[in-house]
Amino acid sequence: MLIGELAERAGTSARALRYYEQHGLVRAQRDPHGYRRYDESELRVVREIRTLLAAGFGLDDIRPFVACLRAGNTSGHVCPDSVAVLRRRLAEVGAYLNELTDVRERLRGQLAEAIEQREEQCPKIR
Amino acid sequence: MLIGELAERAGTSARALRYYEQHGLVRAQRDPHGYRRYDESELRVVREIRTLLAAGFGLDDIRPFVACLRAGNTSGHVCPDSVAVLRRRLAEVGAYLNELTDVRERLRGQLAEAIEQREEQCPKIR
DNA sequence: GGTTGCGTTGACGCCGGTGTCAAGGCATAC
DNA sequence: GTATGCCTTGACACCGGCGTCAACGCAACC
Repeated sequence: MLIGELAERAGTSARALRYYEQHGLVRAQRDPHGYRRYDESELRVVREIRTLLAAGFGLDDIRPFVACLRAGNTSGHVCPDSVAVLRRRLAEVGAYLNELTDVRERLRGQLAEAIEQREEQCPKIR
Repeated sequence: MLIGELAERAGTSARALRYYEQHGLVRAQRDPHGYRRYDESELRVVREIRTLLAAGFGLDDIRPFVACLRAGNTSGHVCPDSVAVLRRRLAEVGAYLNELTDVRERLRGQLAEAIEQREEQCPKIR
């Protein structure tokens, strides 16, 4: 499988795949022309990467998941290192959720206040 | 008031203040030496900027709030333009909260699965 | 006259995952 | 031969809110 095919099948770009390789996440053989050749198993790896990126992990965080997959596990998140990252990210997401919730409440308050004030200026139009 | 004093009183840096000015948010007079001179009212402006930045607004979004303050309002969020931005940001925050919540649930699921699988491998140690 | 301390402008760095362009190689099909 | 289409490496651009450094000016104090 060439890089273009892998990219399309994984729903990403050749550029991204080279970037992942550069950061030690994806592996490729080279054919006589210097083209990257991927076997089927890399498709799972790339999909794992994409899923985790979408969940807000950075490439460094994703490394243990890929290693876990390569070690023969059916999913990348069952190994101790992955679990540690998972826990950390879960805590981060939780904290950020709390922050965002606070922000939302403040925004709601300001919006309500603004509307209230406008009604004071134009009272009883009915 | 010089830039250093304003920065300290507003809890930010001189660099940031110059940046805000460059983007049309903060205004300064110049004294004979070319130093920026701020009057007291700029302190409120800068504090408004900081608060909104902390709530995830970009500098462009903050502009109407500053204009609202300059127009003599006691708070920056009571003007129509500010309210529009407020609504938009509120929607964004809501959407992001939903996304993050989904992410959290998936992470929780994976964590639970990983722990479950580990127990299968080391059953009944007691 | 020198040090210290405030200010000035300009410009590069950062973070992270890409898009995109340049300049090239090799192959297949016409 | 040449047009097309895959691939290669390398490098710059992006976003946004600054940090930070350079090189400088002016003032006050010793």
